[in-house]
Amino acid sequence: MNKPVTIKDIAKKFKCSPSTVSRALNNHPSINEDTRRNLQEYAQKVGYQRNQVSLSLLNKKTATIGVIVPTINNYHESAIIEGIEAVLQPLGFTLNICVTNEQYVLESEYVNKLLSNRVEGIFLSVSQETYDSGHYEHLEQIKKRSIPLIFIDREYEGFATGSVIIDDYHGAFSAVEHLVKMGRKRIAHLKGPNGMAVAEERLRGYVECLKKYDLPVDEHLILNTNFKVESAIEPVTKLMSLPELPDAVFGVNDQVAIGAMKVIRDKGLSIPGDIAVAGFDNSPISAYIYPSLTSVARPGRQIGIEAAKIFADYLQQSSGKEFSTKHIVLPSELIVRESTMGGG
Amino acid sequence: MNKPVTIKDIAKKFKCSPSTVSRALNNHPSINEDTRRNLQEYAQKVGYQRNQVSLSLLNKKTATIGVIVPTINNYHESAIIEGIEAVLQPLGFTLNICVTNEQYVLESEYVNKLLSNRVEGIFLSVSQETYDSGHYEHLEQIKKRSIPLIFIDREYEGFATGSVIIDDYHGAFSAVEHLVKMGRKRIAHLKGPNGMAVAEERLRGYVECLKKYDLPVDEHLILNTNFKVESAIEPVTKLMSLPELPDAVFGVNDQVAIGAMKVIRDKGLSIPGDIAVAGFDNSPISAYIYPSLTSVARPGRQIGIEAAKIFADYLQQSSGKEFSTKHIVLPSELIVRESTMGGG
DNA sequence: CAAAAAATTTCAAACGTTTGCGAATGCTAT
DNA sequence: ATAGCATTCGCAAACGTTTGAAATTTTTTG
Repeated sequence: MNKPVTIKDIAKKFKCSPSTVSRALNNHPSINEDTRRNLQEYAQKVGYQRNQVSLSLLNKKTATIGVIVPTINNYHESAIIEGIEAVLQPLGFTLNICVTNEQYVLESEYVNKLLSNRVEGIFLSVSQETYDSGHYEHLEQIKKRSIPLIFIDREYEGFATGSVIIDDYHGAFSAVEHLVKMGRKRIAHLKGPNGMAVAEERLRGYVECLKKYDLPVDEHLILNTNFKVESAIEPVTKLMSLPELPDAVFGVNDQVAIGAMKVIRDKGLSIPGDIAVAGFDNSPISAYIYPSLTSVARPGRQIGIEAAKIFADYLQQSSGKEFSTKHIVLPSELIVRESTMGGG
Repeated sequence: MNKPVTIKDIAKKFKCSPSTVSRALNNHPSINEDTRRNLQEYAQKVGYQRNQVSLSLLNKKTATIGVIVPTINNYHESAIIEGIEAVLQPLGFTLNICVTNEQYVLESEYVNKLLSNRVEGIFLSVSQETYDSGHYEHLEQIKKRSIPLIFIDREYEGFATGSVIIDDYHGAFSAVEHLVKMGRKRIAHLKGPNGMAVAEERLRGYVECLKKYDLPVDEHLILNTNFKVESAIEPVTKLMSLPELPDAVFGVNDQVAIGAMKVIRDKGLSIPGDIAVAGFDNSPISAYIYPSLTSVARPGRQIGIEAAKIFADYLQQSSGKEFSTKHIVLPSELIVRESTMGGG
């Protein structure tokens, strides 16, 4: 690694002080026009790049924000990150992205590392294990330092800070209601992991909708998955061997819905003829697979944008105020496609 | 933002010097057992967190590496990032992820920012616009500073540095060869953007395979896409209106293959009965859609791992050596599924 | 008890940059 | 000639931490 050229190096070369060089490069008015031009030209020539690290130390500002997510391996998460980038990149911020893989220890370690790196804000989508463990000391650390913390997608409700989530409850409700209105009476649900807010909310939407239409809530029709396509295979296979088959399946996301579709087809049943299927996420391919998948649209990019805006607004006022505890709930919209069309 | 407690603060409290505090917290042997314990307990109590920024300045090491990718919005890219994380996170490195959205200006800006932030290495997947423009000054900057640069997935061939890519040529070749052996004679190709190495290599594999089997290379059967599922719709629609239909379609990735499948189905044609379809990426859902999609597996995570290993090895030796120019080409493997099975 | 040895602590410099304040220089007006 | 002013530049401190060497204190030894 070649030593980067510093302001001191330039100063030595020109037999002037570092202050002069610094001022010249920053177009400070009290610098002679000639010396300014000379210094700037030389700096350009030798490829001088200001050392942001030293500046960060001096100004106590790093222009860096941390983003902690359970995974980036699917459309929704990466859309969120893109949204954050879209807002914060023009403001000069750099994103420090950490993937917890749903592990509490990693989440905790990352929080420490980010605080140690003096990030100016943290966007966090709480990991599965953290929900399970109920440990939130790492979040207290963030609060203690009063660094802006914004929950994205998955929040910890006992914590007063900003958050941007979507309306999982109504999204799920509308999907199930649609199935009911299409004449479905035995609607199964492939739910997400226990304790996770998004999963629980969707389950609640499912249950409440069934109740509203006086349909029984059958425990045998509610099965666990972990959001991944593979995790749907075994539970749906079990579902398909019940004495009385369901006539619809509502998946906690598109992945498990697609997994369900495969099992159903392999059983020789038709979609939506025998069994209707609906998902959640409206991932790009959902419109293109066969049959195209009815799904609840989840504006990932918008989540990222709104979250970043909360942060940007906070910076703007910068009057030493407390950080916002604004909760934004974005609407989710049902997109009806072939997989649920036509009578049951 | 609360001022973080510093070593000086602690020193003042204990009426000792900062050096003592520093040594105590780092378990330096020449510190009295009692004072060490006291200081550590106090530091713990007040939530002291060492300021990495100042350390970075002092040691000229940031333990940060930059990752510049055109997009993170699909399975392959995010798999690469996960691979890099998997290797570098345990080594204490932080990832600085930048999304160029295929734009040259952003790529260039990001390089500058990363250099300014004194990252210790840069992983780069060259953007589309950069290929088009042929501008590589920003890469020269990296070289000048002799910061390890590793191309992932998309390389700039005129540049002597490490790279990890997959064998796009043979991957495409094997997919087309498979189609030929299944009796297909008019095989269309949905290619990627011009000038992009991965796209060109796959096109080359397609062309060379046709030549090997004495099949004509028909310009009308080679159509442009931009990797996205939507971008396949119009070209394939055009394809379906040719006087003589193709009997197979090979997509530059799974997305466009899935787009093609939709158009073909909408035309009332069967897959693979009338037209076989193959893709590239082996994305997770390819096994679960209907019909399941034949695809060339592309080990994204492995790319990330190998790239990170090149970097880690370089650190290891650290003998001021030149950075590796090792080129790793990972094999790609054809996964045959329903969409190409059975005679044409 | 004095001197030597060991243990513990402090000093000072360094990393690269910015910035308020004072100093030096040149110029103008009296 | 000289006071006054404007222009241009340098000094020194600061950000938080580490570390070799020096200084101090404590312990050991003869």
